[in-house]
Amino acid sequence: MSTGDDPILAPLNAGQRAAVLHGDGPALVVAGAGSGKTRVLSHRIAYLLAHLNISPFGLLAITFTNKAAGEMRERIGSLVGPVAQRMWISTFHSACARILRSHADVLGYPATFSIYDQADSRRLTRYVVRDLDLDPKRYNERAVHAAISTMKNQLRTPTHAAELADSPDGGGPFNRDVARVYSEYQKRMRRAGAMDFDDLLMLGVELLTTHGDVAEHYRQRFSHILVDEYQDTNLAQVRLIGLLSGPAQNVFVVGDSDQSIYAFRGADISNILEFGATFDRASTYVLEQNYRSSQAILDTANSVIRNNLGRPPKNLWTDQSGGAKPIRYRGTNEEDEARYVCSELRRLHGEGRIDWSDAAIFYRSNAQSRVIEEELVANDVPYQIIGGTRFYDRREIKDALAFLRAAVNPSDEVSLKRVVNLPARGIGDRTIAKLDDVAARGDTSIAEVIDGLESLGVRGTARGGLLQFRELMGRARAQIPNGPAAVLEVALAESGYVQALQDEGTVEADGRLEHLEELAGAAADFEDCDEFLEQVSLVSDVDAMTDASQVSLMTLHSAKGLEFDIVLVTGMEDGVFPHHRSMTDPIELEEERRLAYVGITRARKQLYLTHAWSRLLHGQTSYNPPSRFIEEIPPELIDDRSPDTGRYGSSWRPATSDWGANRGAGVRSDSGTGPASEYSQLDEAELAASPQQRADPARHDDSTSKGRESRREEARRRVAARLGEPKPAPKADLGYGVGDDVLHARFGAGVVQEVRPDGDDWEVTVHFADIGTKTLVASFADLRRLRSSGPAQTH
DNA sequence: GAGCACTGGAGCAAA
DNA sequence: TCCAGTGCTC
Repeated sequence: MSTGDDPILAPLNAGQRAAVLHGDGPALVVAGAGSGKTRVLSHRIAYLLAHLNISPFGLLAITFTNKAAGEMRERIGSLVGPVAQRMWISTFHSACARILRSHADVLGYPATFSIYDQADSRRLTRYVVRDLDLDPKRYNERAVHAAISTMKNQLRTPTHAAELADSPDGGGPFNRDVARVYSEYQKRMRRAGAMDFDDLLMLGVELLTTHGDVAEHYRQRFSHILVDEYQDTNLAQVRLIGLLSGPAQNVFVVGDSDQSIYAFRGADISNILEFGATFDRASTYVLEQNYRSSQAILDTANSVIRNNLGRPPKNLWTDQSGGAKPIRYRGTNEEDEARYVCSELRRLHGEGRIDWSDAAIFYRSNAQSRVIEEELVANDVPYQIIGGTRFYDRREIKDALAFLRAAVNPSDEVSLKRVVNLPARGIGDRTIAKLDDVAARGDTSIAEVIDGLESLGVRGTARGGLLQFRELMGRARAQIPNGPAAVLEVALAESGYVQALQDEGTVEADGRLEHLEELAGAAADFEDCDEFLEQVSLVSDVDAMTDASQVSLMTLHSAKGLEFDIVLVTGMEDGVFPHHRSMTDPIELEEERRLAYVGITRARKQLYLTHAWSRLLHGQTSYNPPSRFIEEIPPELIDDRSPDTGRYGSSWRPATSDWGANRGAGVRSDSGTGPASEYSQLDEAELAASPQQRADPARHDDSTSKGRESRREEARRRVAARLGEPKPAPKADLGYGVGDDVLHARFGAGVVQEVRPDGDDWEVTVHFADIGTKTLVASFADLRRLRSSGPAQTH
């Protein structure tokens, strides 16, 4: 076939083209990071439409986020024109929601079923635990709901779960109780006409398994199924693909086992590794040329990921040789790290080398974003946060949506309970409990109990409140034909919710009112309430991302599938990343490593890996060694810009090699701290300073001007005001305290973790670079303080 | 009995 | 930070 000027085939390399031209039957495209897998997917679709004349209605394309779906639709549109608008391109969850809306009745759900997010699901879990008289401490909703979620992802029904829990090796009473909660939870979900995220998949499978006619309908319809990010599918999703694909098995999947990072929500990496076993006669195409990153970045990525065992060999290469080495920086603490990140961004921007939108800052968990945010605010760097507390997680937004859901689906227990006393109208816990009780006995919903209120022994304020609420919801419901904006308007205005916020008159309340207006604006774009609710329930974090000129902040998980010129991965410390909960399990640790690989491979031109000597997280200061993932990168691949490089190594080990060789002698003179022998000298001036001053990291920075200094100080102050001033480390009478670097004659350098009084003496716990943590008696140990935690002093 | 203010505990990633 | 639980007041 001549491909010379075909816009669909011409831009592809040989490997990509082979995949796009794949014939019938299942195909797996193993696509390394940056190898153009989205391109293959969209060109494959364009090829099916334009060259093979497949109907756009015959295609089902699954992407990982709605944003990715929109982008793919656009790309296909540019290749084949407006037919792209009519294709099913969506996430698994959206596709299932759509199918289930049409057939919910056969499963005993209303077509207007509510979709519960995690918070709603946990709330219901809590109700169930309480109602089953289980100890809410032992059976905390978080853990119990996570267990239920896992079972659902493995397509385990409540009956199945109960049988398993009863079997001899079923895990004892705890699992039996969890199985009970699961069963009751599922009953309540059905009674509430609600599905959680896992239900969308599990009930989708159930629908297609138990109703052959429905399955046949979709099999007839979809001649081709295409799936992106296949390495992150779970059992339910693979089953869905199997059920939706007819005997032809035209299943075309794309993925990279090295980027599988969602095991915690049921994703199973073996789905991609054993694709051939699930779908016979599968063809495999391998894409190894990376078009995104420089050689320096790829080398870094490869040096990390090769530490994972049992991965299929892969040889990612690029013809963009060279490139800037990844930069490593170790901050004094998390604020110093944030300052560095911010100052680098300002420098690059100031030199005209980047637009703000070219850069992204990644972190392992959302809690890490705040410090960085403060610093960006203080320095007028525009940014957007992806994820974290999403717009739709805000209280007032959840309240408003609960009003809407309760109007659309009166059975919805969680939503109704949320708004029944909003704003306060005298309906307290006792009244709710009474309604609950009546509902449970009659196996009906609370809404129906309220409908029959007159026959109940509820009187006084509660009775009045319930009558008022019933009337309110009646009026709201009457607006459903007029669309979600109308329902929200009536519910929020006539309930007095808006009035209550206005009366409050605080800045915070004003903010909430603004959010509600924003929500009303979004709702006005929809005519159908269900459609609107589904939309807002299934938006992903990255869906909200804009391409405005802003630096993007997000978790490493959210970063999957994105790319930036400049990527800064922060918090590269053992215990933070890899997360401490993952460090003891080799399987989980490998997943963390894949997450590191994902982060690194997002960068096109310049990668930064930063970490901090000490970190205040969750109200606790910890001293984490540099991430093992950093240590896995050969030193010669990295440009270490840590202020005290060469002191005793990049980590807690004494420097054994001249790994700063690429920067030559500049390493030391840059830091401006003099030769190594001085490091062990006690700094009298510093000892004399107050703990407060000593704890002040701003002083440690030796490269800043006065102006920036004061801005930093300002930012630091505000952070401190919000967190409560960090407690200065107790100095005992030892000349060193928690957080200080100390030297032991035999054990070498270490960091003091804890100091406890021990009679007349002190017991000191020290983490040593070479031998790990030891607890010593101070008078025998003869520890000598090296310096305070942090780079050298400037005065 | 309902509603408020305060305290204490826990905290990973997300459709 | 957020959340739930608790004690106090009306």
